Amino acid sequence: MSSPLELPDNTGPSGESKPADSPIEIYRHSSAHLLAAAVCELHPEAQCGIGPPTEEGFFYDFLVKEPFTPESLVAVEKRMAHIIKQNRPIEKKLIPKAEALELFAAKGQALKCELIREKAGDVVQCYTMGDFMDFCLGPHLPSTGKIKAIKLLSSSGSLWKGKEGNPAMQRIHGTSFFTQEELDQYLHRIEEAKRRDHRRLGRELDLFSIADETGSGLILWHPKGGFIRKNIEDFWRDQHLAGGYDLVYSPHIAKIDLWNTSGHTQYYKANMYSPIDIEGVEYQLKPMNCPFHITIYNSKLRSYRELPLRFAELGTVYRFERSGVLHGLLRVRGFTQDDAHLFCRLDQIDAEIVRVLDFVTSMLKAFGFDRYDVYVSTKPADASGTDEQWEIATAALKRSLDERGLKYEVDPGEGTFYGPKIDIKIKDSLDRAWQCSTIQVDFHNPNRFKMEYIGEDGKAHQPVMLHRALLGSLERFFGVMIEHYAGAFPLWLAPTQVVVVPVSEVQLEYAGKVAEKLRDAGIRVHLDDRSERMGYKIREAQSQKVPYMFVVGKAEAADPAVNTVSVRHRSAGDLGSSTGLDAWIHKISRLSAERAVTEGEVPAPQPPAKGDQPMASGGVR
RNA sequence: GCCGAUGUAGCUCAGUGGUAGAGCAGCUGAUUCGUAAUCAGCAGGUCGUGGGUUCAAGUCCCACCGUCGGCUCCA
Repeated sequence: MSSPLELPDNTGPSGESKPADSPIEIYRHSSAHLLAAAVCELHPEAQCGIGPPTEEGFFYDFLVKEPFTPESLVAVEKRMAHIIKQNRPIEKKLIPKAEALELFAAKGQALKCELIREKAGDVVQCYTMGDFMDFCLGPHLPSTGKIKAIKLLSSSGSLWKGKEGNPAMQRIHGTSFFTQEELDQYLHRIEEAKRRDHRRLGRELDLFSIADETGSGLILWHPKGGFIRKNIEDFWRDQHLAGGYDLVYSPHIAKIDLWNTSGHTQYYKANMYSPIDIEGVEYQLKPMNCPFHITIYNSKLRSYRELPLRFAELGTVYRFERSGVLHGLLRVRGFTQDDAHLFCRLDQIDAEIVRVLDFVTSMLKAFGFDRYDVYVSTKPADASGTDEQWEIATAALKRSLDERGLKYEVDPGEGTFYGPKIDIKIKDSLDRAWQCSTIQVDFHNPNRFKMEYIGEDGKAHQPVMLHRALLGSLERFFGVMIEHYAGAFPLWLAPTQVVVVPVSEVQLEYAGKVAEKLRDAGIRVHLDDRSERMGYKIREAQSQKVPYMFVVGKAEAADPAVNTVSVRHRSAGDLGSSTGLDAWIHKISRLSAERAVTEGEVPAPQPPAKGDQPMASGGVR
């Protein structure tokens, strides 16, 4: 993106230079001012809050009597266009504090006065845009005419300074770009995201639902979603067994004493449900799986020879989430973690972390994700353990990331109560990041649970523990997958892989034989034998995102060997008529077994294999 | 939880105080069709739930429930 701003004035009120904003941030910051100017001119009673640029645009908070309506936003947009056309200069003003306070008070901007009192020095830096003035460090564009493409997106509630109890404000979100083309692209991307919304696709493809009768944040997996989950789980288990893990299972509730020992009742209370009374003893619905795996570890005396021990479980946990944050499959109250706990000696943790990193990346790749953002989260305010332990653990995580050449950012204070963690946010096809994988070091629980192993020296030692989830939770991962693939799952996951469509009733028998051959080859096939037109059946198979449609009509049904079909692929369309069924069966079986994830799965048409006719090999991957 | 919006058939939605509607999906029948919607008929609703106002409430008022968008991000 090219910037219309050549030399931004980055200096603050005392002449110091502030960290440089990127050109688009400056542009959007000025866009936010433009919004505020328009709002103030249309609603003179409005008080301005803050208005920063954001990742994808900007917002501005206003204290107004009446919330904004879509119509009033249109009016604001119109006013903004007017101000752009006027090409008002945006000018920096340095004003003595007392005078600034008077100026803003005269404009009825009590919130700005509050900010000035809190943040400004003796000299207050402001930017003007005609009569509109804002307390602001800038920098800004030289004039409003530089803003070429801007759009208001929504309005919503927010709280002054984001604090509960503070006055409720109205936030207007918008975005702006250097060119109209970029804005159009962005708006198109929003539409595309809507089209891929997993809640909508979940209903349309009959994958899952959430029912009022069962409760918010609790997922009902329908047969098709359940089938995909089964495939994911089977693959996951196979990979874990091959990767040196043991599979374990644990119950959904446990005596509250277990959670007292682990410290969950102390540190994690806010996310836990109320205890359940069972014959006078309190039981707790599990928010995590770790105490169970630890208890399995502790069930007998362990030797250093056994370590590292790796216990894996698809464990369903329940966590309290405030009603307002629930969101489809992505934020729920009951979910199944693809969890594992590794128990090892202190000198083994680097190798184990690296091993997990390799496992994560290969697992994500298998599902079509190979781009991610990596974060290392450090000690939070309310944490267990000594600074020294945290330092050792954090350093181990960073070392392993360095060893694998994975770039990361530090997320200060975002670790769990028992240790620091690596979070991996996967990027989907629309470039959105989703928090799924996590790797956490834990010195806390081995101590709490008095875990031991007998070392070479014959003495008891305390193991170190790693928590990790690769996919995160099956619910969230499924939601991300739905959006990533827009519901068009890779062949190996698709509930139905092929729909056989007879052109007319006359070919029903032949179509049945084709379906049987596919079924015998282990391909998930559905014969659409309804009394409908072919176009109707194709349309339905398309909207259900079935990878392949095998169309059989008069021409195909003439083949006594039942080896001729016409093939249509959900994204490539018609792949030609009268091609060889056996070759397709072979191809689909192979792509499915290979768990191919890209549309490279689309093979070129081939003639049917008939004795003297040579098999074409072109186009076969 | 808080702010705002919203809740009518399985889905998408119309219905601004006076007899609950459409399209799609479903069911029945006719049709047998060459790459994204064949035709006809039938059925489908305690208008989120509970109160209230009114001669009369899907519609107005109140409460509750659910859903959607937002609630860290320097002036």
